[in-house]
Parts: sequence; structure tokens; C-alpha cells
Amino acid sequence: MKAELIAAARRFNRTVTQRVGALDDEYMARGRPLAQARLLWEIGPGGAEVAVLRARLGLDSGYLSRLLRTLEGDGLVTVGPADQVGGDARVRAAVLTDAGRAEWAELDRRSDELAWSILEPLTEQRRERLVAAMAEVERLLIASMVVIEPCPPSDPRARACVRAYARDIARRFDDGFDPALSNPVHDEELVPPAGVFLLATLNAEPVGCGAVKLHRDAPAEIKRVWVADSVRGLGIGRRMLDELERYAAERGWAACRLDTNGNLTEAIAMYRSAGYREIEPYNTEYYAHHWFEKHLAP
Amino acid sequence: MKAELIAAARRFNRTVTQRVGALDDEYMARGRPLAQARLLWEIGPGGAEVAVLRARLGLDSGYLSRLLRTLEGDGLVTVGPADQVGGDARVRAAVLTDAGRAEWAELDRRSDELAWSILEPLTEQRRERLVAAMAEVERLLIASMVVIEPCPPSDPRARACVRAYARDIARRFDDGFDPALSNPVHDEELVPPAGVFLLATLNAEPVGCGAVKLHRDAPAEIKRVWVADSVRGLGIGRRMLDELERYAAERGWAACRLDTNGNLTEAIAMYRSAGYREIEPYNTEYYAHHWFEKHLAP
DNA sequence: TCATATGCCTGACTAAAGTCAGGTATATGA
DNA sequence: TCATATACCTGACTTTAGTCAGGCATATGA
Repeated sequence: MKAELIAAARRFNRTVTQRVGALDDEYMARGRPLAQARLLWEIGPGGAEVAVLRARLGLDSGYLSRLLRTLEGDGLVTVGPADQVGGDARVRAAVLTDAGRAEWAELDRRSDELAWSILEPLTEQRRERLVAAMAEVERLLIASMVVIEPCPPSDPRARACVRAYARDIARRFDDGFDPALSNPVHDEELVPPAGVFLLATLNAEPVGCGAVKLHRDAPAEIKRVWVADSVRGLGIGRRMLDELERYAAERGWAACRLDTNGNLTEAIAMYRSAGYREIEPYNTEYYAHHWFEKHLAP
Repeated sequence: MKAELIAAARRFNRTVTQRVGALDDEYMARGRPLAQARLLWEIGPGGAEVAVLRARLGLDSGYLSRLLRTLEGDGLVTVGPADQVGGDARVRAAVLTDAGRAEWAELDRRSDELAWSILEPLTEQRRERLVAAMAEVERLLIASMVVIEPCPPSDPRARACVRAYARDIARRFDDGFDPALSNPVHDEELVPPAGVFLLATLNAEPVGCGAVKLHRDAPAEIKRVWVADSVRGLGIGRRMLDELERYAAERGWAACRLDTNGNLTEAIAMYRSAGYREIEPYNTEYYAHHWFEKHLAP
């Protein structure tokens, strides 16, 4: 069974990434070296900071610099100080010139053309089936590309997730969310050995989080499970929950508990389907309506 | 609508070919230059003729030769005369040494590993959805990669298709197929301006054919529509039919006719759905049970 | 049997991709 | 304010990829 799944995924990889990928590169290149074309594309009509380009394209700093000089030499790009809010004068940004914008538009047009050349030979029915299957593959691949790892709660990406989490629940709770009324969670409680904060990332971008407090002489407590809208419905929340439970179980805890607000119906459904059973309140959390517990397999 | 389809295909291309493709290459390379790794892989445990490798990998003859020398130098491959039936002493074949076979097995193992690393993070349900969607995408992409082009009927690829066609119908007809009993079709009739032979190819491999005779003062006549098993169910037969009709219509013919055997039920269904109507016999073909005609839009 | 084509090879070359060691200007924390 | 880090840059380099012309041995059709 597993072997069959693997074989199918390999066939897919071979057909799609090799053949379609090669086509893609050829269309993009337009006589120009591929690296230059990709860079031009990535800068885009809105421009981009050099560091961002480096990260997105995974290039060596020197190499990228040289590529930018070449595009500048061809009059397609200008590189200047990035006018960002903070105002770090070391940071520089690349911006397309008029000629560069024209070139970018041409790449965009050709990308459309390539996509259409794939769909065009098919009947309308098959086109729609293909696009639907492509969307499914894409979503599920994205799901599988999400990485869940421990992260200090003080990390800016962790902070961003917790802020997004607070915003989300403020929107969903009947009476908003005032952190002062809620039981506080301190960073130290989410740092080993007291507990852990897990961050879910997609291509290094934070897209979810979750934490567990390992209370002495009490069940572990799950906190702050949150998943970004962009990756909802892909099972990331469930994976996060599993990872948190695993963390607690591996360290000897026999049960996990959590509290939740009655408005978070999908979350409650997820907890139930993950094996959580409703219990009597074990704390006095102002915003909680339900308390759950799950016994962990040893 | 079209724009939406294109946008979806582009998102797919970006996510899949770029990210998964890059992963794929990295896994395959193993410190070795990618071209060498790919070549080693393509030679495979059974060995391969040099010309076949050149065609499959799309490499320059000199470049391939050099790559083979490098692999030979590393003790992974030996290149010698190909022991083929015909015995063309110019043809040479590459064979893996024991070390090469070990390396190949390692690549195979890593390919499995990579495929599994994509599936592993998902729940079993999502894994199966992903694999199903991958298979659908793959099949439909293959369908869209099939190219239909005119080809002289004397071309070896055309001959191979016609032979496969004869084998197929011999298997399906109640009383086999004896070409001597069937109305003959001569090459000259399938060469412009008397008619045309169209060949369907997938990555330069022949996978289907079809022909049309442009009779003077009579409807055009469709002959030898055949599609290889490997690409059946992808609408290639229907596309072939469309192309043949278009060829006739563009040259002024107002109708197409064809005859067919009663056992070829899918073909008959296709003709009907393509707008063909059954007519009285217009010839004395020994193997024909049904005769069809379609009026072409001008 | 001889001109021509084919399959594979080598040598000589170029372009593209990528790496590494500094260097300069700016930011940042003690 | 000073050591250290960061963002980007330049110069010098290597490796990989790919092309082209020509050569040798073998096949093939007239």
C-alpha cells in the first residue's frame, strides 16, 4: 500500500517536475540567462528588497549582487536605498525601470501563454478536471510542506502568531478579547523544561502555532493553538495538536487538558475528534466555556 | 473563466515544478553534478544504448560522450558495443558496474524517501486524496503533451503505428484480420494532396495515428484511427478525428465518411458522439459492419 | 565497390552558475 | 564610544553545462 502511494508520487514527480518544469524555464528565459529572468520576475512591478530576493531565490549574496548589476547595466532595474519605515540605510531595494516593467509584463504574458498551452489541447471538461486536480495537488503539497518545530516564544515569528491568534479570537468571541481578563501565559512557561512553543512554518513564513505547559503534578495544558487562514482546512491544527501531545507524552505526562470558548466550534469539533472528552472546569479562565481532557498513550 | 483556469495552472506550476522540482534535483544529485546523476539513473540496472540515452535526456552527442567518460572514470559505468540482434557495430551501450548499480539503488532508495517525505506529514485520508489528484494531473498533462502532426506514411514511426493498429483489430475482430481481404490503402493516397497521415506522439514516441483520403468528387474518407493503450481514455482519438476533419474541411471537402467493424464499440460510440450518422454502405470493405458520415462545417 | 550517411568519439571552446574571501558603510548593544 | 554584527558590494576563482567542428569506424543504397 505504502509502496503504491510512493510509486504514484514518483511517477508524478517525474512527469510533472521534469517535463513541465523544463518548459517553464524555457518560456521564462527568453534568451536571457535563467537566473536573471527569475530575478527580474521576482523583483516584480512593486520592487523588492535585496535581502528578500536573496531569501526567496536562495542565492549567494555576491552572486545576487552581480546579477543585479547586470540587470542594471541592461537598464531594466535600478537599485537604491530601500525607503522603509524603520530606515535602515544599509538595506537596499531593487525597482524595475519602465523597460524592466515592460519586460516583466512580457514574462507575465508568456507565463499565461504557457499555462494555456497546457490546457488548450484538452476538451473543456478535461480542462476543468485538470485544473481541479492541480488545485488539489497544490493545496495538499502545501500542507505537506508545512514544518512544525519548537521555537522560543520570544521569537518575532512566534510573537506575530500569538498576535494573530489574539486578533482572531477577539473577532470570534461574543465580547471581544481583553488579555487582561484572561489567565496570563508567561514566556518562561513555554520554554523547556516548563513547556514548549511550537511554530508551524511554510517556506520559512510562520503560518501557525501551539504551546503546551508541563505542569508539575497535573496534566499538561495545551494553549494557543492557531492556524493562519491561508492554510486552514489542511489538517495543520490537528498535526499541531498531535505534536504537542507527543511532546508531553515523551516527557512522561499521561494526559493533556485545555479550555476553549464556545464560539470556536471547529476547534471544539477537532478536539473531540482527536479524542478529547469534556470535563469539569479545572481553572477560572474568563473566556472559557468548555474544558477538555485526553489521556495520552504511554 | 479562461483567465481563472490559467491562474490556477500558473499557481500549480509555481508551487509544484519550482519547489518540488528543486527538491527532486537536490535528492538526485548527491554531490555529483546533476547531469551525471540523471545519466546514471537513466542507464539503469539493465543498461541502455547511447543513442537512447541521448534521445531521452536530450543531450548533445559530444556532451553525452564526455559524461559517459566521467562515469567510466569513476568506475560506475562501462561502455561497450551493444549486443543487439541486428548487430550494428557502431551502436554502443552503457552498462552499470557493481559500484554503479549500488549507486543506482541508492538513488532509487532516495527517490522513494523523497516521495514518502511528501506524503508522510499528511493523514492517511489526505495522502490518498493527494495521490489520486497526482494521478489525475499526470494523466491529463500527458494528454496535453500529445502532439498530432502530419507524417509521411512511410516513416518508421507511422509504420509501427499501422502495424500496431493491424494487431489490435486482428485481436478484436471475430475472424481475425487478413489484410489481403480488406480494401488496400496505398501510401500515395495518404500523401498530400491525395490525403494525409497524422501521427500522434508523446515525447517523440508514436502513440497514435489516423489518416484521411481526399477522394475526388466524393466525401473524404477517414482511415486507420488508432491510439496506443498507454494513452487511451485521454481523448486522443477524438482529437485525431477532429484534426482529420479539419484537414479535409480546410481543403474544401464538405463531408467525411468511414467504415468500421461492429466489434469496435468504443470507436463507434466516439464516432456517434462526434456527430457521425450511420449511412448505407458506400464500399465493399470485407470487415465493415457500419458506415458513417458527418457533414463538416464550412 | 564507392559515395554517402550514421553512431560515437575527441578537442577546443563559451557561457552560465555558483563560491569564497575580503571590503565598506551602517546599525546596535554594552 | 567602541567592539561587533549586518547588509550589500567587488574581485578572483571553480565547476557545470552546453556547443561546434571535425574524425574514425561502420553501415547502406546505387
